[in-house]
Amino acid sequence: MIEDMKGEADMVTIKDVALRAGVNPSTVSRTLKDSSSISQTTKDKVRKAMKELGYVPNVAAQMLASGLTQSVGLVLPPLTSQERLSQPFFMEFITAINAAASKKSQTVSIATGESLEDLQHQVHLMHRQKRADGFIILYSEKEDPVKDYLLEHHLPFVVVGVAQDTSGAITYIDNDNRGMGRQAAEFLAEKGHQNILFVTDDLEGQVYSERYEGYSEAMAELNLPVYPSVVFDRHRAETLQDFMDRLTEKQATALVVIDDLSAVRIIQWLSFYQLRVPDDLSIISFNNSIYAKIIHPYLSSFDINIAELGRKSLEELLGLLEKPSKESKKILVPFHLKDRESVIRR
Amino acid sequence: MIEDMKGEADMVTIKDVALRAGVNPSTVSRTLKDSSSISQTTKDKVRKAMKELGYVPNVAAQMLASGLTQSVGLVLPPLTSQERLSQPFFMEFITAINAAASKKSQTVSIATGESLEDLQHQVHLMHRQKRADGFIILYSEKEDPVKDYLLEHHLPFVVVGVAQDTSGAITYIDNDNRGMGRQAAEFLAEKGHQNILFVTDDLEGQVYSERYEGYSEAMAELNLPVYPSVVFDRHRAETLQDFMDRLTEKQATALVVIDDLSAVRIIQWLSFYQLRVPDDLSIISFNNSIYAKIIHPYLSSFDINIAELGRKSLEELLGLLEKPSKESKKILVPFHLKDRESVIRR
DNA sequence: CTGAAAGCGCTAACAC
DNA sequence: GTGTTAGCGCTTTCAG
Repeated sequence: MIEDMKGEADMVTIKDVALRAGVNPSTVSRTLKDSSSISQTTKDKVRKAMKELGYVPNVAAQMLASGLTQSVGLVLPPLTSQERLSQPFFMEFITAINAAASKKSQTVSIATGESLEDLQHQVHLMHRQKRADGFIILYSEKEDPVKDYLLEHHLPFVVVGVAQDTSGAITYIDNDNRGMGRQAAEFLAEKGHQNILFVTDDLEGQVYSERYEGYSEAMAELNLPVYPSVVFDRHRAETLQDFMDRLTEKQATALVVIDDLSAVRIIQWLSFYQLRVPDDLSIISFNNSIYAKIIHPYLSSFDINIAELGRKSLEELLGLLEKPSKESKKILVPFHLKDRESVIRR
Repeated sequence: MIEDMKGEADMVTIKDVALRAGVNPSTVSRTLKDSSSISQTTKDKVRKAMKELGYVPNVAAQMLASGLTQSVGLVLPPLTSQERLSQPFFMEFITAINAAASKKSQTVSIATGESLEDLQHQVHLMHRQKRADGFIILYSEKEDPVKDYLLEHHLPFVVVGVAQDTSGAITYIDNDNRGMGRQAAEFLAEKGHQNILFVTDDLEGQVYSERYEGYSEAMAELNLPVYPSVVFDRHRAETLQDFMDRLTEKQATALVVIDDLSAVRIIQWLSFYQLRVPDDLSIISFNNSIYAKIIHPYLSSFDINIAELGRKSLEELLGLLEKPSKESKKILVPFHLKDRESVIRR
């Protein structure tokens, strides 16, 4: 598999290759970059020598000489709670981006911290120490020192999340949350549901807003009643009772729930009241995470295509690295509904 | 917060600092390493200049000159399933090790792959490209090309997981699985349980073996019946039925379950048979992950102290980096039982 | 199309 | 204690 040739041929340099191929080091360097100004014959010769010697470029030297690190910084959101960290999203994204990066011979360095200030500091260091050429921010907040810092220093970056600030010439990669909201409503309507409630744990989230908007639009178009969102937040006891009240008041037969984890908790909660999903109440949720497959009924949930999200963000960032753009850009990654057991025809 | 002084003082080098402090670049370099052969006064002078200029060392240059990368490679296990990736353990470990590393001004590079061969290749690259001085392997398998590669090339590394190969002068950092198994049994016994079953989803796992051993030992010492493990694997339908049979046959009142996720699934399964936890059956499980707090009853579960696991592995690796050791070493990280609602007195 | 040569920013002997 | 001086391995003008 890995060429190791005879024993410890450690630290083969460009010079060794040059010597063996009978060319100048600079020619080897150019071959490495597949420069168009090197003849095919020479390239072949050089590549052969590289292979024979098991040559691997020393990135430190490349960085120093070129000023490029060939690596991207991945900024995770502030890790407030264990719960946030436990969201499968992040690991999936990390592995996706890692895979994409290694295909482009880039590496990924991860910045984590407990606060936005922490993160800003990390990013500052990564930049100044030359550990990353550009950044991918894995969250989107209105007031974000990290974003400000990057903007101010003209460092290329993309944001994975809802576009907050379309003025700033920022590239956003996001799911089509509005589209999912629409489809959730349409899907349930098609199954004969009419009184459909939208449930979230937090009214502030941008992701929530977009999904709710999509739901409202679709409901209106279908001539079905559009209700305000109902909040289900296990940390606020009053919302739990209120949730039940709204359910009966509206005679809801289906719920659109902001994410799988909330859906699981809601199913639990409903069971205290002898309400069964999907028999008494259908539920559709978002993310198609492991939580969707943990509890019975398995959840019908929107797959948000994390791998594609990762691929696209890297692609966009690399694009920016090549030629910085002054334009704002918003990219939507397609989703698809994974229908399982939590929705039934009414 | 971050010193930026006047505008874009970008790329301040050691020379600029030297100039400003009126010393030689090498003196600056030594101050950076806090070398003992520089007088305190000069250090102060130099540090002042660094601060004023907002100097940040260029790691690429440091690497090239010193041959050290100041960064560690973190090797995740092959990502076979979404489920494996979704284990909160990995994210928690990543953040823990990141925090620990940044305190020691080290960075963490992550290697992921779909197979052990993939990973070996990644590790090879990381090494040859000089992206990591040493490695932390986040899994432990008997036949592991990654381990072999590292061993063969005399690269420092530590393994987080069960010691498989005590011959190889490898450092292992692990939880005290046997201790947890013991305590699980003792805890349940103390609560008046006698017929206690150990449940796992996989008889092959080393972690399982150790925990089961601990359980058996303790049970024997307590003069309680030691039963063979019972398998509950949702992918193998026959185990599910068998599981129920064993439960009634042994008249079990308590279960020790290999991890939180399995426990959640088991609770679900039991509810089909109108069996309630903890009223009909107490359950104690391992990992204290988010899954322990997702379902009612909240699970009594062993906290395996991931942060400490991360800290210790980094510490050990850095130790090896300073002076390679030819001795095998096994480090146990303490645990503690987080008692919640899934166990009651009988 | 290829070679020569000057660094990139820092470290590490070796002097003094 | 501090300065001098070679590089580390690679990129990149500039010649030819």
